[in-house]
Amino acid sequence: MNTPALTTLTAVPEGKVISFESIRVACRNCTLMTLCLPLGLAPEDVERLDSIVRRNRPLHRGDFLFQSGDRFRSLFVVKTGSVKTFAQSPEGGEQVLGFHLPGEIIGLDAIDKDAHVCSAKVLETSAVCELPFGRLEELSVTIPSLQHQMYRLLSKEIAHETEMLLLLGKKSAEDRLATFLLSLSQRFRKRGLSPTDFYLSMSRHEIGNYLGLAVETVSRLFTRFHEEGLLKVDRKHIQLTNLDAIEAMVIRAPVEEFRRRIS
Amino acid sequence: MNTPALTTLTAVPEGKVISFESIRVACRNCTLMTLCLPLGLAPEDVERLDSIVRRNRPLHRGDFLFQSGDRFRSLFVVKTGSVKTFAQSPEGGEQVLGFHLPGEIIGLDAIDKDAHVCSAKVLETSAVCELPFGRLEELSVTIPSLQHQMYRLLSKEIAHETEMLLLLGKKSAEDRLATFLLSLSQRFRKRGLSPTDFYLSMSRHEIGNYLGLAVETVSRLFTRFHEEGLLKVDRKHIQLTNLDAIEAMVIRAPVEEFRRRIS
DNA sequence: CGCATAGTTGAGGCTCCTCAATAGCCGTGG
DNA sequence: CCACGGCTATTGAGGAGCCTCAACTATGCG
Repeated sequence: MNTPALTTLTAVPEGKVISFESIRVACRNCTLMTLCLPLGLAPEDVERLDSIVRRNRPLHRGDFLFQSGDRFRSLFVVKTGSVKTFAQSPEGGEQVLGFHLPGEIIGLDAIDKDAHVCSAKVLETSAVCELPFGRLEELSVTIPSLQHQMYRLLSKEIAHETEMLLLLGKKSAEDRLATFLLSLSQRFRKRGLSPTDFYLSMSRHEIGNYLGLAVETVSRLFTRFHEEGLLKVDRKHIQLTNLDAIEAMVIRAPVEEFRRRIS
Repeated sequence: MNTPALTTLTAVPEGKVISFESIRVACRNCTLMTLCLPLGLAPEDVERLDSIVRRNRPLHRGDFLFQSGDRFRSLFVVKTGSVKTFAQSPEGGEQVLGFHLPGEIIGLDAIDKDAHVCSAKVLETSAVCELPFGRLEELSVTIPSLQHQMYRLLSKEIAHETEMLLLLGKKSAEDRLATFLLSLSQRFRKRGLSPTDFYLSMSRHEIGNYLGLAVETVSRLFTRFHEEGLLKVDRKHIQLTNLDAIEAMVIRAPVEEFRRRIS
């Protein structure tokens, strides 16, 4: 079941000899990074949690983690790369629900019905950990702090969705794209990656779908942001040259909204 | 702490003599209805859960269950009446996050930060149960099935928010109001109330705020739905005279959307 | 009865979508 | 090597939907 942990070693020079122990440690550390940051457990419990994690081999663009309707077995944690989740209609169209970056957990919405209610597709070559949920539940019975962290994790997801709800319900196209870029920036920063210089693994089409905007609108906004000096954009490569201004847009937006809606 | 359970007896004729036992049982049953439906526990565990529930005296329009920033202590379950949750800006404006009907739980988004991230205000005279979360967590350590139900509850909330996300991101004003009305209808039905004949406890302003629409748009839509024979509306009193047509609108909407967004 | 608030209705404008055409990128194959 | 088709992204013109502003009506409360 547990595939050996080569998934974390893409940066290792070819031909270099590596001990089995060093692989195990590297993988452990990677798992620690991605799981324990959100879960915040004590070291000895991390050990026990680690023992139930499955490390699958790397996935490639277009691979599915799961599809809507699949029986729910595991949560997934992105280690490297990115994954999109989406709901799909019988006709083959889709609605993007989220983009998931390293350290983020996928599948929390499937616990209730014991079946996945959306699909998860890999956007670029990615490493993903699998957490069998049954095992996780068993473990959380014996580790109260794990249980507490699970509650927090689920609660955080709810609070996050609430923010998205505000975004889509109230904000202009401009604010939506700014919020999206700022969110990416902050999530990259949290993972030690550059918050101002990154590649978008998703298409303009997917961004528009996610934000409730037409592709053309997204494209025009990128152009306008570029002209206004907020960022440099070359196809999928983004450089945020004026992060403050983008933050200001996002912060300011709700204030204006609220001013109009005084009851 | 535990206020006597007169909250559930509003229908009892004045002057009628009631034994203490009958009050206790009535209240227990009410709690059972509201809590165990979503939680789905075994009877003996329900007993234990019931023992930690606080039954507060009835609340009135404008009362707060909690305000944004308050320390998180308890979840709340609406027994009768209705409650709205909203985020507010320093300027005093607000953004409605949800309307909560009998049987529904409030406060799940506060677990993560151990503080409330939104405020909850009572819309009409309401009875609300309080579940001290610390006690609930302790209990869920000793009752694995309660833990499982808690996970399900939180997961269900995430899935629900996801649906709202689709609603606000993609649907027309017409579809939003139809979805809103259908949601109310289904939730009333689930609680044994009429799914086609009910009073709105919230203002047009609050509905518009919730759905991301201007008050005027909401008003115009009610008029149009009335003209089209979908419903009868007299101020806050709503009668859905063609529930099928409303369902058809909601179902059909995503299909058209998806057709346009084929990748 | 008068004021404040909630709700309705109309006119006009802005934002964003739709449709359509063009330009860039990439793999395939001549 | 370039040609070609397919796909993604960009840009422009026009239009639909919803918001804004404003006036008016209805309701409730002192």
